[in-house]
Amino acid sequence: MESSPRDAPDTRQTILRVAQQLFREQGFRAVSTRQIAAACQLTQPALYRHFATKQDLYVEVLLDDLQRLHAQLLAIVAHEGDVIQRLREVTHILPVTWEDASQMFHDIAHELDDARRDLVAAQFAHDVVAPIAALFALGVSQGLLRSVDQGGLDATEATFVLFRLLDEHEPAYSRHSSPLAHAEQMLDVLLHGLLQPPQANR
Amino acid sequence: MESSPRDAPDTRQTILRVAQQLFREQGFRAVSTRQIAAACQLTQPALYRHFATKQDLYVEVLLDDLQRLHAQLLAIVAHEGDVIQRLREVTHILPVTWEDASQMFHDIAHELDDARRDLVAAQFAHDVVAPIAALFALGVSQGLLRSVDQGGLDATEATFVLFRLLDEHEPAYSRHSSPLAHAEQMLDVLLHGLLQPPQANR
DNA sequence: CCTACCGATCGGTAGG
DNA sequence: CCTACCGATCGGTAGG
Repeated sequence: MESSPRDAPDTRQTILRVAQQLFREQGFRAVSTRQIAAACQLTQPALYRHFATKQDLYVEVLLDDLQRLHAQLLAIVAHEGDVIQRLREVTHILPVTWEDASQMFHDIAHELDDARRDLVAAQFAHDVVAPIAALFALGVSQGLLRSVDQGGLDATEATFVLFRLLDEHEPAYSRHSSPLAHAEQMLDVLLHGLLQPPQANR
Repeated sequence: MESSPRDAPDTRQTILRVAQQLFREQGFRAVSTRQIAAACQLTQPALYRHFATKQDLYVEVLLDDLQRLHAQLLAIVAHEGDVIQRLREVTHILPVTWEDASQMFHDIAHELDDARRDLVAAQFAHDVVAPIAALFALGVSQGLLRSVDQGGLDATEATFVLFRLLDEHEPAYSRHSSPLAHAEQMLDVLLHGLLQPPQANR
């Protein structure tokens, strides 16, 4: 029962997972390095054996999220069939990883220095924006969605609009039945709009 | 040219305006009381002659914004005529006061204690949400907008969706031509949706 | 409205 | 991986 050379290889993984949960719940600034260490049953300086700075730990947490999301999104995009149905699957996936996306965006923009922010933004564009935008572009090419000329949105712009719609902002202001029902409703609004259709025969 | 009894009645107003601008640009936490004081050419403890705590100063800043917005919104709602046109005017007004609404919502939710957050939330509901929701409700009653039964949104829900759409989140991710053009585009999406209309005869 | 200062907390380091 | 500790910054107070 001796400690093998690879006995504590996952101290780093433990820190990563614990920090992931804490940052997700409370945001970058509100979580102190001492808090992370305590939750890992470590002293605070021990963290710095595995991560050079708090920002670096946060970046690794974000990149890990992005990588997972990327894999899920690629699987959805690869499905054969209805573009609308696949967009619906996307709206089911996103809020699971980002229960408070607005907080995460805030932190990336305000708590990371330029270099790290650029790195995360580039990875975000590649891992998350690109696959979803590809779905919107496919919808346009199939004639399902309006093109820019027809009053629609650019595929990338549409992706960002979807993010904004799915963002629950702060629960203090609005109440939703279930996250999944909310996601469905937001996608419906994005697709159909609020205007009454020109004629009412259905 | 002697200092009258009412010579420095606006020290408080100066602090309020300066803090308003700084909080708007950088958020609650990033602006220190020393920074506010310096911008007012005061020492930091002097602030506490006018505001009991930093949170109280922030609350007064927010309430001042809400009061102004309320007056502008009431004027728009009182206009005779097209509901859609009035909604468009609303989208032009909101981003002027809230250049980074997501930051403000974040601060209200995470930097204020329960009592102050509830106070601001209640005032927000009364000053901003209610007038805009009234416009959406009017649109539904005029048959312009879908009712909830017809797949539309509740008026209050629609108001929050409009907020989310107007929110530019972080400029690091998307780029817009002009704020006003962006607001127009977001309202168009909210009204018409992205789906191709059933028949293409125009 | 100032000077001087407090207690707390933070990210990060030294040295072992 | 620990103990001990640093320098900085913060909101807020004492006392005049």
